[in-house]
Amino acid sequence: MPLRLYNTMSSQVEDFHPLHANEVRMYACGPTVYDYGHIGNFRTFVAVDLLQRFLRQSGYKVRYVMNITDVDDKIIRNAAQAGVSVQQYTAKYVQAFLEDSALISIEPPHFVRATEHIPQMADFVARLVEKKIAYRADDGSYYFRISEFPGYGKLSKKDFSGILDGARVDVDEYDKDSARDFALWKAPKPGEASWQTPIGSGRPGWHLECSVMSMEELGESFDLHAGGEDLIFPHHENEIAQSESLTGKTFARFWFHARFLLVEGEKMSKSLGNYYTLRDLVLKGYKPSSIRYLLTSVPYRKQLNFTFDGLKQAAVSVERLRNFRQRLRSGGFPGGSNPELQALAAETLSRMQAALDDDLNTAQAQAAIFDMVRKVNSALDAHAVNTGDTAPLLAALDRFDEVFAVINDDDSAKMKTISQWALSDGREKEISAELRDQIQADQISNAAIESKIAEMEAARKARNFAVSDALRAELVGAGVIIENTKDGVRWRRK
RNA sequence: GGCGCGGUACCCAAGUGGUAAGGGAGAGGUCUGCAAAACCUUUAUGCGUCGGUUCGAUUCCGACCCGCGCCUCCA
Repeated sequence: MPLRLYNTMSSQVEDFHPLHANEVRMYACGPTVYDYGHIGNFRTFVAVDLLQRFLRQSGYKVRYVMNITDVDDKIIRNAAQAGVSVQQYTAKYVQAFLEDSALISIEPPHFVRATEHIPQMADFVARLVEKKIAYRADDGSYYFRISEFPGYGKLSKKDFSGILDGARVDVDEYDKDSARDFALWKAPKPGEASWQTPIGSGRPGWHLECSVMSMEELGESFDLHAGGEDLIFPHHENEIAQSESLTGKTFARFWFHARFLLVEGEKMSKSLGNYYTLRDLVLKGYKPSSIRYLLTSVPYRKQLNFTFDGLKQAAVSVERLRNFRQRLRSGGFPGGSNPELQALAAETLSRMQAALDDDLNTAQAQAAIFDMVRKVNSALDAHAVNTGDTAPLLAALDRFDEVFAVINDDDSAKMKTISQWALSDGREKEISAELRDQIQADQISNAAIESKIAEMEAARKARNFAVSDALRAELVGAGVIIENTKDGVRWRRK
């Protein structure tokens, strides 16, 4: 079964085959760097990351490009207000975006920046003008004449035929031939940042950036273009119009859009007070792995209701997977192998693959791994697991984590980084007790833990439970979780 | 108004024309000195409402109710 993906262009789930045999070329619209990214932004970026990981797991080489929009109206305005250059203003947020992406285990795509492709953008406009598809307005701005692109509206399923015929409202105000024509290039207003180019001075329009950079990196036709659902119109519609009217070729073959999330049942907005950045959540003490798990647990085309309760549930689910892996790794199993478990591992792999092949049904992939976890835990309790079984079972777990990326525990190190950032950024008041508690587990060394446990075990052997309980309480207080099993003590950091 | 998505147990959520995955939470139990972890049992005669098609619908069709998204700020 090949991968099947929903394509916004056809409004259908289609078989996905890349243009080039084993290579997928994909592009995602990245952040506009004027602020810290919020969890809604990251739902989209995590969804695309998951797609990219699954494509690679399926054997494709992936060329994944993401733009960083480091010039736009808001950036220019904010930079001017702050009295710094556009570059100075955006540097902080570019860095924050890279850190946040790493925080939530997004594998870095190849990043391209708008401000590093200005000459190519000007050239793109010049070629559109040559073809009479774009025109220069009196103020030096350039617009795209949508009446020149018959397919306009094909992605967003909008019909512009009525509007194109003589609807000239607002034309004077915008200096455009038609109200629907969109800006390719904006002439500078006094005091605004601008670039000198052969088509005049000014700055690129947002839509232009993505067309130019994606085609430069991936070719005139490439496999997949991704973004949040809000970008369907006008952003992606305009990209298609510009690109296809210039090249005469299909721009992107698949259009992948992630649905918006809700926060506590409502649209996230600053005015509702339910607007959260990744850093806000970590400061409250939530683990990055919990956030990633929650974001991936609902398939990308469904509305996801992001709640604190859900975040807590996600943390428990991740913990269960981590405990399971530790249990399998702890060894001490009898030789040989159990055919049922061998079959279970194989079945789990194929169930996960089938689920993700089906338009990235992450919920079903998770169900498959949890079925395996429960059955194997049962077998472990019954001493029915043999040495030869652990490798295939652990391989299935690894396969899951190649895509979901939540089992490997680097939470406390990441949380420590956020806590240090808060200190250096004057936000130490926002560091919650929960966060302090979480990062405390990193304070004590492995050797110290092992020695305490040895003491504890000696006391337990002597049936001196008062002493052993006190030692355990001490370790728990230091953020170390202790489990006494028949086969000895297992421990891990909180 | 135009276009589109969704309403499944206490919470999150998958799914199918033939009788409801998975996770969390709750209850009971097993194991254990205790705790933790793990396992077992249990929690929707019912999948927004009302009709229709069908031997049979949560799944198809229609109407209605509710929630949400886009319609040039927005992931």
